[in-house]
Amino acid sequence: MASPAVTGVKCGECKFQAMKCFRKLTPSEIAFMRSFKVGEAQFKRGKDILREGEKYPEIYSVLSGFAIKYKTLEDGRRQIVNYVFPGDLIGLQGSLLDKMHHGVEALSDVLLCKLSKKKFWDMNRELPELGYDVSWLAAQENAILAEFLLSAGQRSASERIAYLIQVLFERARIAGVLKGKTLTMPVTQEHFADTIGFSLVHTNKCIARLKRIGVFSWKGNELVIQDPSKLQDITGPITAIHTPRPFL
Amino acid sequence: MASPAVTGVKCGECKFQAMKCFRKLTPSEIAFMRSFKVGEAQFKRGKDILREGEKYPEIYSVLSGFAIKYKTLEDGRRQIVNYVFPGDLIGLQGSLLDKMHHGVEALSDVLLCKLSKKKFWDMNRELPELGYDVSWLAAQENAILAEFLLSAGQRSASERIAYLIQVLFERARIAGVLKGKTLTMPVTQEHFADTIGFSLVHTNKCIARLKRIGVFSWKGNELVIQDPSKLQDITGPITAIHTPRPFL
DNA sequence: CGTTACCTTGAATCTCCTCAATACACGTGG
DNA sequence: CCACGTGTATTGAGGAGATTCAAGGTAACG
Repeated sequence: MASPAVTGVKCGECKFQAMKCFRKLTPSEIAFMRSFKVGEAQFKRGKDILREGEKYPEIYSVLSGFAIKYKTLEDGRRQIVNYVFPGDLIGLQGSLLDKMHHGVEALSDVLLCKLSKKKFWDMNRELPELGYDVSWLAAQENAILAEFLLSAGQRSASERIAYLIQVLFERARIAGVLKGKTLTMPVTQEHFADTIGFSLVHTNKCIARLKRIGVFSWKGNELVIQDPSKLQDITGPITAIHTPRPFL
Repeated sequence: MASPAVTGVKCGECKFQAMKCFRKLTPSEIAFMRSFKVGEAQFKRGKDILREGEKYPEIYSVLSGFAIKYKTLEDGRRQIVNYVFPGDLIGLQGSLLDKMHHGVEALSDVLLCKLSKKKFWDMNRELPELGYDVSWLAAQENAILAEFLLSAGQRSASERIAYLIQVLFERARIAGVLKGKTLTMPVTQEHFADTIGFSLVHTNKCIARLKRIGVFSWKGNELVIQDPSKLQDITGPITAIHTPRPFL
């Protein structure tokens, strides 16, 4: 499933460092990041990158591709708890707590940067700023999870769909994977259903209605927001996504 | 609303340090904590301790009392995103991100320990272990939020109630506020409704059914689990709550 | 050209919501 | 002491919204 280094790019040269959505690192931080990286890995679409309940010897940074974080009940019901975009860190929870409490599944083919868990422990001591960044990332994820929970608990099906569309576009924009007004992302309506907490059939009917009234279009893997103001009328603004963010 | 110091207890002598659910602090960490504390504050039941969208000059640790973290939509719909027990830290998000993304409301009268936000910034540098603890706390909250989200997205009303009961008891047990099998906590059925994401009326009917079949009892502020195994049959085990936890 | 994955639609059923009315405990002021 | 308001719990009825089951359609792929 995993394979050896693929890009071999060193951390100071990593394309993410050039992107304005990340905070700039100091030379010593870049040096640390370079020793932090222990290799690369890739996963095919549909494969589990991390499994619920397991421990891993590394933390991973997503170089390219999309993934979902999910939790399941014994009987198979699945809840998607977040989406993973290029530049995101995964597996942090497994380093801080006892194990992973959610799984991570590749939505597309995914290329990962492997980061040493051992080095991770030294980080707070050697570079407190990076240690702070870890807390920042966790707090950011917190804000999104709470907003997802607000959505799941209080909004109707159409509102949840409108909200999800907004989040995906905003995250994609920040990650630099939004081409003009088009988001190309291999999500299915089943993913939507598992995110908003409704059945596939009902999700389909609500999506159809939103498409019909011209809020957004969705053909194949291509999503386009047709009427941003109509979308905001349904959902209200989203506020949980922040930038600039730490590099990691 | 807030008032001057009430207990005046110094941090090395704080009762929480003696509790087994917290990790032990080193002498230098206790010294830091002592300089970290800048006073106390108390809030009456029903008052907002922290307001959604605002910034605060301090972080707070709960010495006694209960509270809820919540988010609201423009039209007033409210989602409780977590419960706050004695020993918990609140306002961390406001220090790490731009502002508070949820409100915190006192469920009972609450006594707080005020911690300097300025000192907080130095923490990673001076005592990396405490910096790590902050990340741990954020990761722990993440795990709970994700489990709440799983519940809200996938479980039926009765399952969500059973889950919530389990979480409240487990949190109370760890916080040391569970007296025998009885949890004394000023929650209403409306709080339950706002947590699980169903209407008050429907929540009431499902609670009534669970009480009738002998799963738990609820009179006034006193909750008792009558049949733990029946409860687990409905929900499955919960896994997101960890101990020992960092002191903070 | 058949298989697979995903999207779409209709019908019957059930869960959950809203509205509305009642009941009870509590504290407050007359 | 009682009358009253307030906050919380309870119950019934009718309707909206969501679920399940089932069938069919389309596009991509070997």
